[in-house]
Amino acid sequence: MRLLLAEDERELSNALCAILKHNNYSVDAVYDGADAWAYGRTGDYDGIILDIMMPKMNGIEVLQKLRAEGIKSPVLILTAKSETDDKILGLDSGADDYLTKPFSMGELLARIRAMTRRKADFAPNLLEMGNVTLSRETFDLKGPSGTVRLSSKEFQMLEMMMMNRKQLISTERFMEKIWGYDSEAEINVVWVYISYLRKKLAQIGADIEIKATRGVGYSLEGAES
Amino acid sequence: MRLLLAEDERELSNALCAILKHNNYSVDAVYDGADAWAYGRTGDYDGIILDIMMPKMNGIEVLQKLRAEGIKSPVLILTAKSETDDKILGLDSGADDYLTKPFSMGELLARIRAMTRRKADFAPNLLEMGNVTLSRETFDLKGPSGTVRLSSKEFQMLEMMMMNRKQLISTERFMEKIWGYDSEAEINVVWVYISYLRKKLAQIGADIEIKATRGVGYSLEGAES
DNA sequence: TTCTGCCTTAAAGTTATTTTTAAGTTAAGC
DNA sequence: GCTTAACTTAAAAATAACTTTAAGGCAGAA
Repeated sequence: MRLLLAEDERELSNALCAILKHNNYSVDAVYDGADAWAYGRTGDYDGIILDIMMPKMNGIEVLQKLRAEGIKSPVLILTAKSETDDKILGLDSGADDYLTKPFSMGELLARIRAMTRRKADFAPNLLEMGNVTLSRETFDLKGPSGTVRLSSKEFQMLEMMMMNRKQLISTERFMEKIWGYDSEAEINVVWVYISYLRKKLAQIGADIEIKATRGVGYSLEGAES
Repeated sequence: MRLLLAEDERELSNALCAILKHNNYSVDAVYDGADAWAYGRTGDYDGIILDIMMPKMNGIEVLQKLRAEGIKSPVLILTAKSETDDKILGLDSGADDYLTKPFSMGELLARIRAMTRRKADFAPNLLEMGNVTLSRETFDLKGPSGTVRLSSKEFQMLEMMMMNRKQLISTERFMEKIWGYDSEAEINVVWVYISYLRKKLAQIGADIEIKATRGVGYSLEGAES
């Protein structure tokens, strides 16, 4: 699940960022409105958290530009107590929810879950392919000869492949979607995880396999379905 | 995928150029605004990367002239930290994205991919001719008696021919488009790949073939369609 | 604290792709 | 018909891409 966090107070941003990552989100943090717009318009996010008061361009403006561009990512607006009128403006501009500072971390997480749920509802929470199933709730990967639990990163990689059956997904795209644009990680973490997943798929007796196409990417192949 | 890189710092330019080529782009490098304008106005590029501070003419000016001329190639602006106000100006002038120096190579590549994606969406992702199909998603070449997966270079060559049906494409044009202007490779790699493709086309039972016209080039011929 | 599991890097091994080499074959011009 | 340049193809050589194992770091759980 990819989130964009646009908040100019560094300290708050860092704290939020850390906690969100702990909760299995991939977070890109930006610190002004112009960056929020530039990142948000890629349409790559499952949720966008926008502070209203920001340098360069304020949150409402960013939101309006995003909606004008046709970006449908759900948006949660953060407002200070004194700017409560902006809430209304924000909701009118196409925000999905708002939160007044100061807020509790628990509340923010709950709102984010609620906001992204609608989208998630469309997706089944049990992915199937061939003779294996992958649960979005428990991260359990089940096959004819057993069940293993995937780690967060393993899950995200396999989920991406199961949702894009037989399509090639490049190493770079995995990095973008799971690790985030500006990750420091070396490209070969992806290779390592592919290796882990293959081992686990073999372990549970899966009839599908991860195929590499050199210089292009990976895809799930095998059983028809 | 053809890119124009306009950046006056030689060292940075060379580094970027090398990495971009590494990622399967054909890159033309120019080192001042006047050249950027001269090359860019041909409209031949799938993406243009413009530094703002350049001799002769600055990036914003180049961008404005290109847009005024009706050139629609997506443009990514590079700015130094101190010129952040130019971001806004750039976006207003019709840039599709911007990036602040210093930036990570991964981020640049991601932005370029996002920027050129929209254009790619217009292209069908299944090319057909005669009794064969070529998938842009999986690089699979399918015919009546089987399916084979093409390598990156094989794919690019066949894609070019399928998009320019029955037109002759010269060896030099293949080299330019796929290997890039200043490739070190000998001209006969093209011949070798033509040979590979013929073998694969035969293998899947294709009713189309690659025909050579001496001194001129190659073209796909066979079934009407 | 110690233990455990996850994430990441490093490094050595393996394999496919890319490029070059080289030994034919074919067509065009004389 | 002879010559030459253009192409074809097979196979060797070079390179880059991927695979896997191992090991260190770090955070949360016990």
